Amino acid sequence: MNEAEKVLDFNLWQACAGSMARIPPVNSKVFYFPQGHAEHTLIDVDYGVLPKVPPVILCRVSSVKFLAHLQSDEVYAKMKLVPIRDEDDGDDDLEAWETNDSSPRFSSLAKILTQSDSNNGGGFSVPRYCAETLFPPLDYASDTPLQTLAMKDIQGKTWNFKHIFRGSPKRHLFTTGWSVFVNKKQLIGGDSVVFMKGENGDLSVGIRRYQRGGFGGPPSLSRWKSTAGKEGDKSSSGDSADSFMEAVSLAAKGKPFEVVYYPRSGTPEFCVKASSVSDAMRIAWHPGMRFRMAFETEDSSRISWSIGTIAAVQATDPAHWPDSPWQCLQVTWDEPDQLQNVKRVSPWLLDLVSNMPIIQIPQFSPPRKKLKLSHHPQFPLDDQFQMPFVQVNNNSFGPNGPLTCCLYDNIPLGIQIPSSIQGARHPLFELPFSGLHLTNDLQFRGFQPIFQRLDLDLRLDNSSKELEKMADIKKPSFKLFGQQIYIEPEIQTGQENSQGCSSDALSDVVQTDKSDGNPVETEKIEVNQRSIFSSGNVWNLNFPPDEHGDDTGHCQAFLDSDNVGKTLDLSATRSYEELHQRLAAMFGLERSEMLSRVLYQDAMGIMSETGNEPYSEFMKTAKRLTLILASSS
Amino acid sequence: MNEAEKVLDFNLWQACAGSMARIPPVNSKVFYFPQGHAEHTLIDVDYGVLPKVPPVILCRVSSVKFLAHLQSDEVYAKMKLVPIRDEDDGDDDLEAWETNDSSPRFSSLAKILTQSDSNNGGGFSVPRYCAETLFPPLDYASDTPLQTLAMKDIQGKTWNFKHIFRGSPKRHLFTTGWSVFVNKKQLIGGDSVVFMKGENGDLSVGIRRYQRGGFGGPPSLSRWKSTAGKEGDKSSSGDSADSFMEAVSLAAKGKPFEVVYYPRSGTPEFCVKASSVSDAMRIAWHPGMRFRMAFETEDSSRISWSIGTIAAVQATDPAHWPDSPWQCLQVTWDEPDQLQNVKRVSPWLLDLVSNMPIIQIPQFSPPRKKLKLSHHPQFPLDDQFQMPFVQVNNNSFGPNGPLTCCLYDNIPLGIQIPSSIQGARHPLFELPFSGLHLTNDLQFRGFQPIFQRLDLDLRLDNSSKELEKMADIKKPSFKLFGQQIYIEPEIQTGQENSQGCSSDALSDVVQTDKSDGNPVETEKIEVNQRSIFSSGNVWNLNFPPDEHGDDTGHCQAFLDSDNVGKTLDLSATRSYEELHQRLAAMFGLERSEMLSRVLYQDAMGIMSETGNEPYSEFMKTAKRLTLILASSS
DNA sequence: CTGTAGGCGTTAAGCCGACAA
DNA sequence: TTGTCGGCTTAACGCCTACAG
Repeated sequence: MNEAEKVLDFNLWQACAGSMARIPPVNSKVFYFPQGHAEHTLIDVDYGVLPKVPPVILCRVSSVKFLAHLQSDEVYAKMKLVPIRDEDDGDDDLEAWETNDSSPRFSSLAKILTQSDSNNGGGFSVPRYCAETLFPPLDYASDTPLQTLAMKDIQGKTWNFKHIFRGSPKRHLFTTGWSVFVNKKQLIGGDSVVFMKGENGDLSVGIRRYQRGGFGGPPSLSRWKSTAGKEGDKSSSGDSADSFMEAVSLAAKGKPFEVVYYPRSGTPEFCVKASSVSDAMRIAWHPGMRFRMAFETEDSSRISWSIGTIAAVQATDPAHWPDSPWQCLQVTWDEPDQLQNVKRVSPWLLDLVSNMPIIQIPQFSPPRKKLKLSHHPQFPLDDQFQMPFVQVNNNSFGPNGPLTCCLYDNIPLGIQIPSSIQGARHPLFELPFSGLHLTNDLQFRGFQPIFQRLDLDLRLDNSSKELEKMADIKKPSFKLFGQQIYIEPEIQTGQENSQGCSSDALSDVVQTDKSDGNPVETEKIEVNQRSIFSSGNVWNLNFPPDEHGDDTGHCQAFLDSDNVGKTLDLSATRSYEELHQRLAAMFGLERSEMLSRVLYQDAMGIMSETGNEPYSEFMKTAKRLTLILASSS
Repeated sequence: MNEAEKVLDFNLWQACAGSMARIPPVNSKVFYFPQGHAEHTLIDVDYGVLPKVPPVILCRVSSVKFLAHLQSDEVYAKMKLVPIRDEDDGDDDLEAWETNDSSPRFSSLAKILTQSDSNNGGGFSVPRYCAETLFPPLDYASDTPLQTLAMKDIQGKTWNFKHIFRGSPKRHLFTTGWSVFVNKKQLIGGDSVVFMKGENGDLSVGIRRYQRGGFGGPPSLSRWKSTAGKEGDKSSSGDSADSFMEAVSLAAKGKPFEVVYYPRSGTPEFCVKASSVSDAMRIAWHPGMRFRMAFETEDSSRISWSIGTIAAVQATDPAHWPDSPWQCLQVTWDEPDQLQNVKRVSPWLLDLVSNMPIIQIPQFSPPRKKLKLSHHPQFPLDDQFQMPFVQVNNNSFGPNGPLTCCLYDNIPLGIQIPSSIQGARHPLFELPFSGLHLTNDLQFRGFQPIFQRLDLDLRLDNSSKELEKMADIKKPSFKLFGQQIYIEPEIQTGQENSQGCSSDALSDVVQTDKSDGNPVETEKIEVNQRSIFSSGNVWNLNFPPDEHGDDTGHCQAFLDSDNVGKTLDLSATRSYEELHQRLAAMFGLERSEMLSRVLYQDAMGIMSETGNEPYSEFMKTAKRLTLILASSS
């Protein structure tokens, strides 16, 4: 795999990789996570020989190759990364990300192979839509419409399939040629084929191997390494271990290194767009937060979103990677069927759901006296944390209300959560996946202490086991601490939600703190916190007046019927024109659609229409944008 | 291939590797040749990044694993080598070599697959001998004798073959089970199967892939790496390149390193028993020398010997590996059909043939004034070399005489070859492949200047191209420099030849120096040397009286009807008993056979019988031993 | 003794519509 | 609309003998 690295047709590569795959463009900045790299390679890291290396390393991508495994056709990307210092930035080539994101998807269709497709008979049932949209038209006048389709696989090899339309009822079938393809590619039921029509009409065929472990499982490559031989699995992991060690060793020295990523491995990307990580780490992640996360549907045909709740924030492997944000969020999912075995995620994969209350973490302040934490003396914090205020929408137990409830969480903590929720230095909610300009005040060294603080807040949380048990309990209700809790998984998304955000009746607030019922175990100064957060439109109420903050201009942008916002730095834009341009890129819209209407709210929640005042004024005032699409206006 | 390195049944491994494969035993000393390693890996070495490394590195073998390629079953050995200094010797474990050499070969038989065996019909014609000696006896009373044979391949997988004896004429056949084996192993006509019966009677089956390039060609592994993919060749060579670079880099630093050797690759071993190399490098290799070399017959069934003549002595790749003895000998073969494309060999692969004259190279003497050699100023030699004396057996042109002629060679040289042929410090003929005690005075640093001197003598020889052309010319005669030369390829070997070695009529000596006929081109002080060496028994005549040398006790031992000698250090042996033991080991004989008769000659050629004088006296006197076998005495 | 050709029976590959989810 | 089933056709596989080198 060294020299013969012929860069492949990117479109087919992307079609095989799936729409979730986001390979960073050349010259972009990414954070490299050695821990994620190790997980991806499925090796047991020998920490005895692993050089000391930080858990995240800011890098610039110096080259990307889109490749496919010679034996299995499995797609992967090989990236060269150059560690850089914060100062050594130079603007991230955001355009590249944007175009990468919104690159014209060539028409491609995938089908999961059935037993009949892959086992015997040598035939393949072509989905009608596939035959009619991708393949050249058949002569339906004929008794048995017939054609031979030639398509190239990702290695460039051509395969011929006899395509016939017959039977009663009539259907599209591949006959001759199909079984040789299945045999040569060693396809089994559950694997997918991807047909793609290129710009010039040429057809391609790609394959996606069935992922046994599901999301989070091992790459199906293991199916491959062991062909004909017996115990080849380890051989590949040996090589991977070597390349991993090499990468980390070089990264530790600040030298350029190379990584390989199989987008269909099921393990999350370990080279993540730097701004996504930065943005995500500006958020004070906290148990109880509600979020949504994108994932690929089982048939890989589209992206779906799953709603979940943060159960705990804790470094995955504190022994080896203390303070690593990598998959630091333990989560539970509203729908336990999906993502069942995804217990932990990384913050930058999540979108916070807007209709929920705010939990504010107080501003970092210099230590006054040392906190007695025997095993974590490196965190000299003794702020007096108090219980956060807690809100519950009073109709959260109703069957179809617009609210979602979730619960929390006793935090055995030598700390009280403060009631002062004002004066947070950073915006409280910064949403990832935005194509934002990097704010240089929040690079790695910047957010590290923030994260450490969060870590301190939450790593002592012992309730996560309870929460995991909880996740196994079926809807619609379960008991926790003897109290029956109902979960309503549906979230109402709709125009009334976003459009009426300033005028809807405010959610009622119900104090459900249970500390009055259960005596607090004061010996450990333990705070038994259990909260039910409502999803009412409390956003406006608690919007922090941060005109005096150093990040004036940061703003949440919401798209019409969506309740997920993206963060926007208005000070990085100098005119309404530029703003429209950026918003169009962020939401993948035509710029002309921007012209329709952009509403905004100020810190008090008062809504205005854009364009009525100078941009400079608007920039300071606007705290929340809502894009009303032309079609819905 | 990293962890799952299950060490395999050595006997089957050896059976697959063939009898030529000589893997050094653990703890033995070898010379490692990076150049040979590179050739073996079939890569183009990037000399830009290759660290500076000597062409030969003395190492101790710290581990050996006998392995088989998981996909192809191709056998290979993985060796860990530790570079050592000359001083750091400690005796080579010669016993290990001996036992390795003379390890009891388990009964194994190979057959090259015919088209019928491998293509259609799914049957296999079992050679009768194979069926009768290896397989359990059939019930020949039955109408159709039948049995099912289970045998394990080198990976340990069991294969069943229905063995039937039928047809008219009756023959042994494999029917059921054979075609699945052929298909799974992807055998084609020309490949071989090896059947082996172990000590306990268990059967094994191994395979040897057909070697397209023949001797010196690429390993058939390439057939394997490219399955399912398209251009996998390079991928494997990429890996090889990496492992080669890693090995050389470590070796250059004197650190332990690892090499992989495929004995059936067709490329010569690049980890060679140290004493073989040392012994070979004590010989003043010179054009015109006659030798024999062992090679495997085309069907790999046995070892054959091919006779050849040294055409030139010249480093293979002076630019990158100056002074490397690796394949420094350009050779021509008496029988052009065999080993056609073997143009170069390494000295340690050759056995000098005894019945030929001696060309002596003068002793190295300190430089008196610098030689003007613009491109090789590092060789400060200006000895006045004179033309060597040249002998020709006068009946060398006859059709059936016991002599072989060969020719030489104009040496464009600013040097004359000296006539003084006495006083060479080292024995003139030391033959490799002997199981001798290592003489520590001739380690790498020792023989390096010797080789440089040879290199100087001969690297300026421009006639090699002529000689290569010559090799293409068919027998029985050809022209060179306008003179018709006849070649008689047959060498008579037989009892009369060896037994009568001391009493045969001495060969006539004919001076064929042509310098009198052709004016020497004095501007370049070019010596136009053409010599025809006879193969008469001149050995005795020219035997060097080296009692005054520092290597008293070195002796040539000849086996009865063989005209190839092995070198023996009599001083390493303390009694006739020990001598017999060593001789038995050297020639692979029973010790009882030694008792029959061992004759010896002293420096004057006078022959005596052993045992008539004290061993200490014999040790000093004997210069040539002849073993008369019991059967022929 | 053994390689190849060709006969012939058996197996399984591969194409088909019927049927039903 | 499309997955699976069973029937049917046909090509490949595989066992065999005859013959010849």
